[in-house]
Amino acid sequence: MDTLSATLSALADPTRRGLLAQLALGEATVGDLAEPYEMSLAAVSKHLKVLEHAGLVTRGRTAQYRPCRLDAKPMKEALDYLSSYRRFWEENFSRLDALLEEMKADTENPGKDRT
Amino acid sequence: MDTLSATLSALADPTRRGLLAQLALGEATVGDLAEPYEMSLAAVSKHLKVLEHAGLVTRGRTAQYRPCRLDAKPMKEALDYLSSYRRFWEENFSRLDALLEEMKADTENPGKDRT
DNA sequence: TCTATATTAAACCAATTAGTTATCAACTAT
DNA sequence: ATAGTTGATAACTAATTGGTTTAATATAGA
Repeated sequence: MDTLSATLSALADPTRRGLLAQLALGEATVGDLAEPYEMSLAAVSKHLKVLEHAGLVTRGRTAQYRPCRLDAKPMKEALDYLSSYRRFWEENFSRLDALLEEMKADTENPGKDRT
Repeated sequence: MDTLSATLSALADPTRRGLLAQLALGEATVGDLAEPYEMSLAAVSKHLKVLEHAGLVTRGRTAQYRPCRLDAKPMKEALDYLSSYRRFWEENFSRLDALLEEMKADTENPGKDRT
C-alpha cells in the first residue's frame, strides 16, 4: 500500500486518532494507552501496530515496556495532499465565485481595485 | 461513522483519490470517470457512492446521466485535524530539535544569534 | 528459580470492503 | 413500441478489519 493510503486509513479510525492524541502529550506505554479504552489490550496493541506500520508511531524498548511515541511526519504528506484541494473549498478561488465577488465589489465600491 | 472518519477512509483509496482528481478538472459522468480504470463500471459506481456518502461528491441528474461534481468541503475538516499536529513535524518546534539546532548554530557560527 | 508484569502472537469470528457478473430502471431516439 | 445507453442494484466471493480469548515471550524482582 502506498504511504498516503496507509496514513489516511490509519487515521480513519477514532480509536487510533485517540491514541495519537494521547501520544501528542508524550511518550506512553501500551498499557497507558489502552487504559482509557474498553477494548482489550491486544486490540489496542493491534491498533498501535497499524499506526506503527503507517510510520505514525515509533517505539522504544525499556525493560518489558515498549514505549510509543508520535511521529507526525507522515501527516505532512497527507496535509499536502489535502492542501492541493484547498481552492475547491475556499470558494473565493472558484471561477464563479471570483466572478460574483468581482461583481459584488463593483456594485459596492465602483471603480475600486481588486485586493 | 463520524464525518472525519468517513472523509479519511474515503480518501484512503487510490482509486477514489483518482476519481476526485478527475472531478477537480470538472463535472463528469460515471462513464467518463470509469473509463481510465480497468475495473467494472459497477465498481466505480460503488466508489462514487462512498465518496458521495462522505460528502466529497454530489450528483445531478440530466437525462440518463448522473453527473458528479467535487465537493471538497469535508476535506477542510480533515486538513484542520492534520494541522493540529503540525508542530510535531515542523521539527524546529520540538524541544530536542530546538536544542540540537541551537548547538549546531553555536558550532558553525559561534556567537551568532538564532534566526 | 519462580512469579508477576507488559506486550505480542495465534486462532478464531463477525462485519465490512472491493471486486465480479447479471439484472433492473430510467431515459433517448428511432 | 422498441432498442440502445447510462447507471444503480442484487447476489455472490475473497480478502481485510476489528474485535475476542488464550497462549507465548521478555523482563524485573523476590
